[in-house]
Amino acid sequence: MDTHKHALTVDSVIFGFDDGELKVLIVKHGSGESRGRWGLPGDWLKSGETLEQAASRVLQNRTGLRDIFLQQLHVFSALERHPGERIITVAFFALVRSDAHVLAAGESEMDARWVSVRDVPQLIFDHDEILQTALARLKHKVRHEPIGFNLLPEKFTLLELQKLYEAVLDITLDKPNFRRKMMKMNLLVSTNEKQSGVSYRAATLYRFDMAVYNRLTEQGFVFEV
Amino acid sequence: MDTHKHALTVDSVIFGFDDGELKVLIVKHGSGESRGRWGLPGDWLKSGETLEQAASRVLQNRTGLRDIFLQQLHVFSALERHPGERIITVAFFALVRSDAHVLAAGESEMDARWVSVRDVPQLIFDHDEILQTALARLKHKVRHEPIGFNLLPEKFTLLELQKLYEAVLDITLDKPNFRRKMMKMNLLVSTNEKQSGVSYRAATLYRFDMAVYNRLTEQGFVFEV
DNA sequence: TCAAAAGTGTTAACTGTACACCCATGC
DNA sequence: GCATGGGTGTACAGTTAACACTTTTGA
Repeated sequence: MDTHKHALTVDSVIFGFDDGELKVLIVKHGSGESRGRWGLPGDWLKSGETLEQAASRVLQNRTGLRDIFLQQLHVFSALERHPGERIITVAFFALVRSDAHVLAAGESEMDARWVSVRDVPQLIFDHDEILQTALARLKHKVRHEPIGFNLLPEKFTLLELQKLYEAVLDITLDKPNFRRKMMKMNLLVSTNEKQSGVSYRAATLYRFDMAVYNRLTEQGFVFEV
Repeated sequence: MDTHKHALTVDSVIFGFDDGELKVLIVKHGSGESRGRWGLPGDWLKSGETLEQAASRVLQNRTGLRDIFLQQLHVFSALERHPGERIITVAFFALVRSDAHVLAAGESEMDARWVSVRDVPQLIFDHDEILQTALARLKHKVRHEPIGFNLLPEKFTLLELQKLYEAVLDITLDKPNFRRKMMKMNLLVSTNEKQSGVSYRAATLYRFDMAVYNRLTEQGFVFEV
């Protein structure tokens, strides 16, 4: 046996935002010692694909989604992290829009489930640790990069954006100050559309302008909460 | 052959700070196609060790240093990143104190060399990309975490600290403002010692207080340049 | 008219930035 | 004295944070 070769998997922490709560996708494992217990979605790395391709494939199989925010998180290589065989896993974290919280065809509530991050059951192996690492990373990144927009639908109101930040960071924010701060960055463009179906004054719908963001960052702009 | 098994290496970007310049350790490869060309220090992952242990082992073999700041950077898994056999590498980045820029016994200038990041020769495989990724990560992290102190000797002057930031971030800073900002954080403690051997007024030597930093961060303190 | 959220205005405290300045030391 | 860096003072501009307030809408 080649001593330089190692069993490699990818596991993804897939975050969503719904009902004002940050959620994560967990799946039920169907084989081996961990049968019937909840864990993060993952699979073996195949020999003809990159890690990013493998994570992307798992994401598409589970949710039907493509072209999603997906980034490496950390590699977990503790010797005893997996019972029996030694397996190293490369963890990813993904952000999906709440209007796309579909599960792939064939997935039932029994197999896969969106759960609030405040209410995650115990997970297999070191998946709890992976989840905590992802949460910490998300909290940190959301303050310095406009990745939060990946959790919202295409068009959103300022309050929805604020609620997202409040849920992710577990804090409360001042509405007037939040909206001024966001507007001053010039990253939100009005769609000239209004909210509908609400029993109060309809808010303006905005969308995030990635092109403006890229232009600004080239000029040295830094995004801060 | 087991299709889930993959050849794995670790490669480290080891930064040092000397002569007011940010430097990186490169080594000459001694075998295979890449013989005689410069690259990042690395090795195979062995079956009985974690990735962190492997990176730490390489670091110790090359520099003789232990207990050094060492962190995962990114996994590089492009199919064609290594000629011939497919090899996946987990890149690390390390920060070492300038007063410890020794090379391990047996290393000569021919085998290993500290070079300014502004003056790095072309490296093998995708090592240029790994270095660029590490530089970007260092620039980002140094603003939000007090990792810069890992590049300085135990005792340092405020100007040395400022020069470090200037070199890493490639900017110039205002001396009075920089010192006030640093002092206000209460992370530096005076050693009651002065610089010696300088032909101008001797500066106070400070050291970074990790215990204070940990206490502050627990209270929600965030380090910003 | 009430509740809910959309939005605007105001102020005081705090921070960042620029730059003028004096101090100590060795040559 | 002069060059070099150590170290302090200050003042304006800009930002943050807290919160009072008016507006719009559907039920």
